[in-house]
Amino acid sequence: MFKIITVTISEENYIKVIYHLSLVSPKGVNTNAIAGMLKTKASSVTDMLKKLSDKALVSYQKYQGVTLTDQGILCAKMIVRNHRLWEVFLVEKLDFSWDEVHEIAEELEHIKSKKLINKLDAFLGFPSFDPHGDPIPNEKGEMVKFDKLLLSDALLNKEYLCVGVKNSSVAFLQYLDKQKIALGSRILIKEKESFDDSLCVEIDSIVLTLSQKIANNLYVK
Amino acid sequence: MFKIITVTISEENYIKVIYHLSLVSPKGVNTNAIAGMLKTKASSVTDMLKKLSDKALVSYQKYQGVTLTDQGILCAKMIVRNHRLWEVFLVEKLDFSWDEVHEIAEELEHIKSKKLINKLDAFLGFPSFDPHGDPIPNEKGEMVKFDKLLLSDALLNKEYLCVGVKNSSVAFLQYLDKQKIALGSRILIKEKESFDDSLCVEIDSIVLTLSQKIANNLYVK
DNA sequence: ACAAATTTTTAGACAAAACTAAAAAATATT
DNA sequence: AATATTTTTTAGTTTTGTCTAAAAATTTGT
Repeated sequence: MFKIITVTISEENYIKVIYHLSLVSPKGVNTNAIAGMLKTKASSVTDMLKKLSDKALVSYQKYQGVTLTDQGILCAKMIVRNHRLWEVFLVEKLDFSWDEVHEIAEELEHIKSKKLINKLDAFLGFPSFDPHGDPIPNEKGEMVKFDKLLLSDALLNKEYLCVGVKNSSVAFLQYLDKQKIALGSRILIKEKESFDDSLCVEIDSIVLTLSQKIANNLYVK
Repeated sequence: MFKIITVTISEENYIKVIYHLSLVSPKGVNTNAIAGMLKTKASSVTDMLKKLSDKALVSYQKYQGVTLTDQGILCAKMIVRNHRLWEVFLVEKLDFSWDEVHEIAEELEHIKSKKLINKLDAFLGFPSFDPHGDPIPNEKGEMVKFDKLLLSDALLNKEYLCVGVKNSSVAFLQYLDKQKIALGSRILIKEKESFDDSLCVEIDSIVLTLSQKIANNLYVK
């Protein structure tokens, strides 16, 4: 006997945040961490966790943090899939820049039609990555997991490929555009300055200096 | 001094329904009529009309029916614009059939980004009509208004062009597909049966009989 | 014109999702 | 181990949009 569970937009936003936080703290996500991400209060989070627990989307014991159930993980992956496919659409078809799409995709990700998202996927040619280099789950929730590392952890004098961003804030993405750094750029660390952890790098044959903060938010491989 | 008014999805749905009903009863729309369209109760409608009146989107006096203000009309037209542009996208780009798109467009029409909708418009080549033959307002709310009439009001032995549907229910649209009647089909009434008001018509050189109900829901010109 | 029927509004209640303030549990400090 | 701090939960409100039931206004019928 199956129960058809309906998930509200608000519930989806919680599920999505718990999913992303779980990747960092798989043992259980803190109430406060969720509240911080959703710009809400811890007490609101507690209320919602009870509701999501009733719907079997999370497993939750008071004071013990929360994890997603298998059903919750699938739900989260479908939201992420929607979000990233819409981002590809906005950039590739509607000619948005990569720093503009996140906000709009936050709304589009909640449109409820499996058929729509699968047709969109086909229309886009079944892309594997979104404009920020993040992998797109397929209809079953499967996604490629590839070995990327932060530029700040990369080795000297070895050529890497820029493959993604950790932080996708408008300011950071616009900075990258200004410096002509894009996904696919070749990048080589010529020098590490131990005083401030800044890097002297060569990107597509242009030499420039990147701060530690930049290096901490850029993925390479 | 401008006040930035934010409109919720629920408010948008009321505005849209009032807009459509206004085309039939421009003197003022009844509370019950709105309730019927939104599948809600008259008391809920009264509550909402007060709210919309406070926001200056409708002009409302109790017991007197409601009309949209200029601001309300513009708001309604933007929702209609969104709805119809998304319908074109779904049919032309994602290969949906015309009977499937209404429901999905009901959700997509509430995505709030002027830039998105204008870029979508450009991507689609600034279409003037949606897949059901309804005109699409431009960015300023202007739309072509062309002289169509119901097939039931058309004359004998005169060739018309099928240009739109009044009722866009799934059942009706699928019936039209089955009979190979599409927008742009040539249609000529060969005989009117006065007993049941059914019509003997020739459509793209195929002869068939259409009931009064069909003739009352098909626009020609 | 007046009674009957219909429509619309008011009043009071409820569910969802948020909030504040205070209590309880867990963690950290000395 | 006892205390202090932080985190989490509970309890009680608020807002939005809905509902039911009853009252008020309008329209209809004779």
